[in-house]
Amino acid sequence: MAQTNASPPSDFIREIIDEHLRSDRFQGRVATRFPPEPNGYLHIGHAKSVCLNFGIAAHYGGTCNLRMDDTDPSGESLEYVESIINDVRWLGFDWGDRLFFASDYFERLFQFAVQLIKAGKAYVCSLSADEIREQRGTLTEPGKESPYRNRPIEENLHLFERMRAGQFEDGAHVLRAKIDMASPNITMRDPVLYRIKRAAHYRTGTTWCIYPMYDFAHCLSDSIEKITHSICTLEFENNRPLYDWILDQLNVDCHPQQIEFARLNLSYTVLSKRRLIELVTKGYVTGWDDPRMPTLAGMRRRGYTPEAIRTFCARIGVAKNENLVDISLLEHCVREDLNEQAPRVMGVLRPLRVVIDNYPEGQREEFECPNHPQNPSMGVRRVPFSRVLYIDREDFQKNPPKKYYRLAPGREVRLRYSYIIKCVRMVEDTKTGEVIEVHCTYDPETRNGPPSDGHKVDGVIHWVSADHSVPAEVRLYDRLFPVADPMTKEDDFLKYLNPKSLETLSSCRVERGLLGAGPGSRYQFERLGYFCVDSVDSSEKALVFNRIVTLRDTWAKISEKEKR
RNA sequence: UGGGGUGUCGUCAAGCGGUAAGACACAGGUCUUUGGAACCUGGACUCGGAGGUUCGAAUCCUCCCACCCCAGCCA
Repeated sequence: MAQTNASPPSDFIREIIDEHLRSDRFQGRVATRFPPEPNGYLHIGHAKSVCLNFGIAAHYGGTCNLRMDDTDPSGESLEYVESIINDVRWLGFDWGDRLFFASDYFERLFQFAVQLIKAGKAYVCSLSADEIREQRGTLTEPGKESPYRNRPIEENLHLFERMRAGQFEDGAHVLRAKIDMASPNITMRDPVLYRIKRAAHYRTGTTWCIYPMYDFAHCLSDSIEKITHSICTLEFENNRPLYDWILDQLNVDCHPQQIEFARLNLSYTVLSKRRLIELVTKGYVTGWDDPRMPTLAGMRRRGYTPEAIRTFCARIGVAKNENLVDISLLEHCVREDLNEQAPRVMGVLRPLRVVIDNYPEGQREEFECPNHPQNPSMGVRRVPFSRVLYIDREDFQKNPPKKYYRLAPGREVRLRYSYIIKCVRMVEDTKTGEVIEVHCTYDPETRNGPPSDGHKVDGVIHWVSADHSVPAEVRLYDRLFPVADPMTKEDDFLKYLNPKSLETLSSCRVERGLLGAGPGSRYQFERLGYFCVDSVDSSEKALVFNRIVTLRDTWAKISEKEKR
């Protein structure tokens, strides 16, 4: 079971469970379940629920089932089932042999429905969908009772069997619970329990043409699996009376407690399956696993670690408040984990040629560089140095602004793990004025320490040897939306898509040692951020890196402030 | 104007009648061959508002206000 180094979580749900344990409500058992509908990929919001459900099971020594809530064949598929299984496992959780499908319960659910009909608690209604809607009433007015409400039990039974047998058109009849059309809770106004739907189910094929609704299937699936705590999101609060009503009428031996918590909202992105599907199908992203997506598949490809996501889920807490969690917390958790795990390496994103004039042509030497300055056990690597190097364009300025202490004409800078160099000349493009090459001299004394006269050189920049580095493509990702809450913009959230959410740099140079880096492996490019070998597009011949997250950039803040 | 929920720092979130945890973000600083990391420091004179109970209230009571959810044969 996955471990998280965060402080032991406690929340109102665990308090409720503690109380149940004290009162022996469930004979000391704790059984939860994570019940996704396989009609889309899991996202970070689901991760919160996964961590909660599996976390609680682990905390109390109970169990957590993985259950596909596949009661509506339209939109569900095996691809989604497989992705969900893969994602939950990747997140670090284990459900043993307890992978279940609501669709496996179809026969039993049907029998429960028959039982309900026999008890006079459900009836076949032959109103159209429109008529049912019209008669449901409004928020302030009660609904009208269906003319079919008092059909004899035998007739209901017969009709329901015929519904199952496929003797009616889609929508001709539905099975409804007989509760209270005047209930102030609209959910209780004779809710539909079964509908006729001639759609092939990805698992049951055409065996069924009637399918149970969520309210009917969910509580009974929970009961069948002997779940004790059925944890769901706030929007199901109104459904709890129905959840309880169905289980009460059927007199089942296991009646779980439904508990609702607030779903996660994350700033600068969207976390609704419908919106994510839209981004995918309309081609705004390359797929469910596009590294910009808040899906687990996307985050995995981007390079986020499961540990970081689990820590994040622990830190955001669980409560009933509507929330919009700042994405910087997620990024913080990712940096925190990667800072410890990721080996350091040097890479130049936008190369600027640097010639060390006083370094002998054809000479080459190697520096031993620690893979992690704070963790010697991660070892060292040898990085070649020569007369011609590349540095990042950002690390040289013709007219340096205040407080800039990188390379500039006449200035000195430390090449990380190497010499101090001084800029003596620059070559500009005669037409554009762009600096295309910088000439420096190096001080051979400074290989392992300060200059002999002891003067300070503040700037440290990263570099690679021109002849001893390898090319790479690097993909820089920015938030998908420039506004904190694109959802408040409702229907036209697509208008707020950040057109610059992906920037591809194709002429980067990285240490040659990276050539053997396996897909998915993560590194810190010193001073830049954390990068991950793309698992889809990278190859031995053509390295492709995804920028997972930048390092905290104090200089960006300073220069931003200076500009103002 | 029915019902169900929720309101504590910019954002999350503890707090459960004894005098406002923590995290992220932010702002200062120390240190530093990553302007990284680490480490220090600062911040709610107050808990949606107003009354009330109490020696004492974010916690209990009353009223008010704001926001979210519900009128799919989706989940």
